[in-house]
Amino acid sequence: MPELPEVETTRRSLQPHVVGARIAAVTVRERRLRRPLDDDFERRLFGRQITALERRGKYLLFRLEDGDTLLVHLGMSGSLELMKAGTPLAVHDHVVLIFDRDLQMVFNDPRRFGLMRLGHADDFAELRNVGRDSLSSAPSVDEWRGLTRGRKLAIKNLLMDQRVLGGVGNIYASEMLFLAGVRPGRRAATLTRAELTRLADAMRAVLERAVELGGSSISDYRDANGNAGYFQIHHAVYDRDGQPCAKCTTPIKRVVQSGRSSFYCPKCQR
DNA sequence: ATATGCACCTGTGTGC
DNA sequence: TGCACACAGGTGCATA
Repeated sequence: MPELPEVETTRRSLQPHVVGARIAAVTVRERRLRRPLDDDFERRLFGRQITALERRGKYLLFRLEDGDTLLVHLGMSGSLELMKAGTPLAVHDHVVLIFDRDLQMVFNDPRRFGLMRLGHADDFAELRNVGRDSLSSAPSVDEWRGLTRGRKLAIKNLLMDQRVLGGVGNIYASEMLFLAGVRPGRRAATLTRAELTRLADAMRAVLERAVELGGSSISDYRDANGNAGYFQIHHAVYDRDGQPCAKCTTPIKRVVQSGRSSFYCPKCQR
């Protein structure tokens, strides 16, 4: 479910409550996530204080006082929610951290594609596959030339390749390509300098606006305090196939690309 | 090296 | 109502 704007919204809503908090209890109800939770997960977290909360692409990093890190990925359907300690748990609430301040943080994930993992500092195999952050260090036009040179894959697939760019997923890839006027199926190497310029601008505009609006709440995404995001109201193409393009009224098309839905305006995007 | 297809899960919506 | 099927914000591995 969550892409960069949703993960960043979760981070911002958690940060003031969890940084400085000490973990007073850990409850695990389901260890089978994307990979099984380590046997010593609870023991290693117990009693530790959170010193910072960072984000890289779609990953959250809870820094602990002694140099360890709790790495969290929300997968397709994961969420982190804060609530009063002792609040009864719901279905798919898999992991609960109770803090020293009448507060608990619950990891809920129906599909269990999410990840929770303890390790030292940034020493995670998962992070080695995450490239530059698409919000805080988006590529310049010249860098885009290098990233696309010789690449035969579709530009949308390149945008979603986390090794190239951390944070862009299926919704925001379609949205930024609409804003840039580029079809999702265009081979990356064929984009002109003008198109790459528009794409670089569109990436910043879409991601910044989405974060301002708290991400996209399509079915049930909420931030850590239970608040919905509002960027879905501004989706120009995502999940709007058949509806008129806001710019030219041509019906939006849906195509399947590498097994994922892509949405675009056949007239505005070339 | 590069690109694609599928598996991993549960829930929801649609059509018969 | 029941059932089958398609599809959903992601990633990793196997295969050409």
